[in-house]
Amino acid sequence: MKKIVLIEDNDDLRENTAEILTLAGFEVLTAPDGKAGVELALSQKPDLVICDILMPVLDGHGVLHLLSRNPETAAIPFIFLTAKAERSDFRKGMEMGADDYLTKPFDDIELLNAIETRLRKATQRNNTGSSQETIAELINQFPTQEFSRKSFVFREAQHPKGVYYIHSGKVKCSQANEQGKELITAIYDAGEFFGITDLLQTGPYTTSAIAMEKSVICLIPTEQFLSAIFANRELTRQLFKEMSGDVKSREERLLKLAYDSVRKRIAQALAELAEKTGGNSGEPVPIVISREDLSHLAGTATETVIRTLSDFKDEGLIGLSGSKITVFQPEKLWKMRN
Amino acid sequence: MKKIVLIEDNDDLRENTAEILTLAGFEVLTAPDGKAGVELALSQKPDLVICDILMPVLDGHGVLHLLSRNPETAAIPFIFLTAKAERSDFRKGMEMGADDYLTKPFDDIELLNAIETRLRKATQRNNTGSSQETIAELINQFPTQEFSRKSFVFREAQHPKGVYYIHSGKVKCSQANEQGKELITAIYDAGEFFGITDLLQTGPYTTSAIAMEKSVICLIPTEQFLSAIFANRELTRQLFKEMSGDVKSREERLLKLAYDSVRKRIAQALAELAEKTGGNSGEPVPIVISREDLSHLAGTATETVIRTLSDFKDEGLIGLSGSKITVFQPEKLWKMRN
DNA sequence: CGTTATATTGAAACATCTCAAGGAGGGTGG
DNA sequence: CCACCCTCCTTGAGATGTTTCAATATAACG
Repeated sequence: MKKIVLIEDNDDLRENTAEILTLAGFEVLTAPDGKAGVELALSQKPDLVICDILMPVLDGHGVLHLLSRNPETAAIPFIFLTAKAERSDFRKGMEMGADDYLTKPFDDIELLNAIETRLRKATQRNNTGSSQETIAELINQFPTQEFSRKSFVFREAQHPKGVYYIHSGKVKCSQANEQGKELITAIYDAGEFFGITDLLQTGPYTTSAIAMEKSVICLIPTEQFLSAIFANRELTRQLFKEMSGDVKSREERLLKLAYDSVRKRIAQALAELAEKTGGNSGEPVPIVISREDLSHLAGTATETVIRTLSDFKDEGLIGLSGSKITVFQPEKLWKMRN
Repeated sequence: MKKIVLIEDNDDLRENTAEILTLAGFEVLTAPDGKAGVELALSQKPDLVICDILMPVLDGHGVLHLLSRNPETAAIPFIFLTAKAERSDFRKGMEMGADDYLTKPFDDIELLNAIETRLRKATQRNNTGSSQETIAELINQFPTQEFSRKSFVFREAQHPKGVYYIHSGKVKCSQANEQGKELITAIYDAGEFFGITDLLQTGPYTTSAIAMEKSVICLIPTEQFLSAIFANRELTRQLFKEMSGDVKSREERLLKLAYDSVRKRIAQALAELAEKTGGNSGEPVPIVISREDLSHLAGTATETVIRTLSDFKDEGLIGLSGSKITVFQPEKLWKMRN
C-alpha cells in the first residue's frame, strides 16, 4: 500500500482530503504544519508528499526545500496544493522542484489523477518493468549460438564482449597455472549467466569457458547488460547477492583446498554435483562427469580421483559404470571425515 | 554538455528558442513536428525534451505518450511549451506525465529555470551527490570503536548488523574448518570496507574478523548502507567492480592452493603483503606478520612457513629479524618456480 | 626479570603425485 | 561384423613434499 504524507493547515480540508485518499486505498499520514510535515516525511519515507503553500511555522516552499536537500527524501514526488493560482506562484513552485501544482478548488478526480501520475512516474524510474520480464526480454533479444561438447565459449586472454547466458547445456569455467594444470572454478547450467566477473574487471579473460555438452548460448553485449543492470534496481540487488554468493562459495573451497584431504574434497565435489543435478530428493542421483574434470574440480590428480572413487564404491556410497557416477548417499559424502 | 530536444512547429519560435538554449550552453536538437521529434528523441536519448502541444502530424500529447511507453526514454524530463493556458489543458498535460508546463508567452528566464530545475532533479535521482562525498558522509555519520590487537570485530555465527569501515588499523578475516584449522581469506587496511559479502547473503557470518593491530573501526548499519548503494549509481559501479575483483582474487588463490608448492604459495603471500604495504617502489619493504598468520594465509603449517622463510633468507630474497620480515626482491618472489 | 608467546630445528609418518603400463568401452571404416 | 583406433579408466610402485610431534631457543611483554 502506497504511503502519502499530507501537509495542510486547514483542518476541514486536511480531514476531507485524507478521507478521499484513504478511500482510494492509500495509507495517509497528515500534518497540520510544515515543521511537523517535514518530520513526518523524514521518519516515514512516504511514496508521495502533498503540501499546502501558505502555512504557519514553516511554509510549503520551506518544506520542499528541506526535503529536497535530504538525499533520503529528495526523490519522493512532491505535489503542491494551494490557493495561490497566479502564474508567478505556479512558476515559483515548479522551479523549486515540485512535481505538480494543484490549485484550489480542485475536484477529487484531479487530485487522484495527479497522484497516480506521479506515483507511476516514480515507479517507472526505479524499475523499468519487473525483473523477470527484463531478463527474459534481454536474453531473447540476442541471437543464440550452438557450442559442441569440448568447444571453447571463450578463452583466457581474449577480451570480453559481454555476458553469456545458457539457454541449454552446461559450461565449465577453468583456469590453468603455468604448468598447465587446470582448476575448474565454476560449472554453470541452463538458465545461468556467466562471464560477469571478467566483464566488470578491466582487461582480458583470466578464465576459459568450455561447453561440457552440446549447449545453446547467447551473448549479451556489455553495453546492454550494464544499462539493464542500472535501469533495474531489482536486477542490481539480485546480481549483488549472486556475486557475494560467488565470493562465499570460493572462500569455502579455499578452506577445503587448504586443509582437507583429497578424499574429503572429492566427496564434497560429488555431493555438490549431485545437489545441482538432482536436488535433495533423497533418490540416487546419476552424474556424468569425466574423472579428469572431477580431478580439476577437486584440485587433485586424475589417478587419485579414480582410487578414491573406487574406495567410495567399496563403501557403498556411490555406484560406478564408466563415466557415470551414481550418488547413493549424498549426506554421507557431505559429512565425510578426513 | 546536456542535450535537449526541442519540438515546435512554429519556425520563428523554434529558431529563437534554440538560439537561447544554445547560448545557455546546451546542445540543442530541433524537430518541426511530433513524428520527427519522437524519432530524434529515440535515437539521441537527450537529457530533456521540450515540446509544443498543438502541432501537425503528431501532437505533443502523442509525443509524450510514445516517449513514456519506451523504457529508454520514459525517464527523460519532459516539458510542455504551449499557448493552451486553460486550467484543464494544464491538468491534462500534467496527468499525462509531463514534468513541467510552460505557457506562451514565456520569458527566457522562466524557460531556463524550468530546464535547470528538471535537469537537477533528474541528476539527483540517479546520483545523490558525488561518490566520494557520499562515502565520506556515510562513514562520518557513525560512531567509531577501538579494537585492540587480537580482538574480534565479529565472530563466525553472529548475525551481521552492517558493514564495517576501517579508519585506522588492519583486520584479518578468517574461516576455520572442523578441525579448527584457520585460513585467512582477506586482509583489510585503513580506508577499506569489510563484511559486505556476509551482509548481502542471508544468515550469520561464516567468517570471523580479528584486528591485527590496534584499529579504529565504525559500523554502518545495513539499512543505511544499502540505501546509500542504491541511491548512488557510481557507488553501485564501484561495489560491483570490487566484488568481481574479490571473486577473481579468490579464484587465483584457489588455483595456487590446488597446484602450487608451499614454497610458491608463501612467496606469493609475501609478495602480496609487500605490495599492499609498500607499493611498487623497488625499496625493501618491512612486513610485520606472525609466522602463524602467514601460515594461515598460505594454507600450510607454521613450521613449514619457518623452514621456507629461512630458505628465502639463505637465497637473499628476504631478511629476518623476529616477527619482522623484510622483502628485498618482490619480483623474484612473484616469479618463484616450484 | 620472570613469564608467556612466538620462533626454530630435527626426524619420522603420511598423503598425494608421478610415471608407466595395461584394460575397457564406444565409435568408425573396411 | 570385426578389427582398429582413440579416449577414458584402472592399477601398481616408487618418489616427493608436507605435516606432525616433540624438544629447544629466542623474542616480547608487563
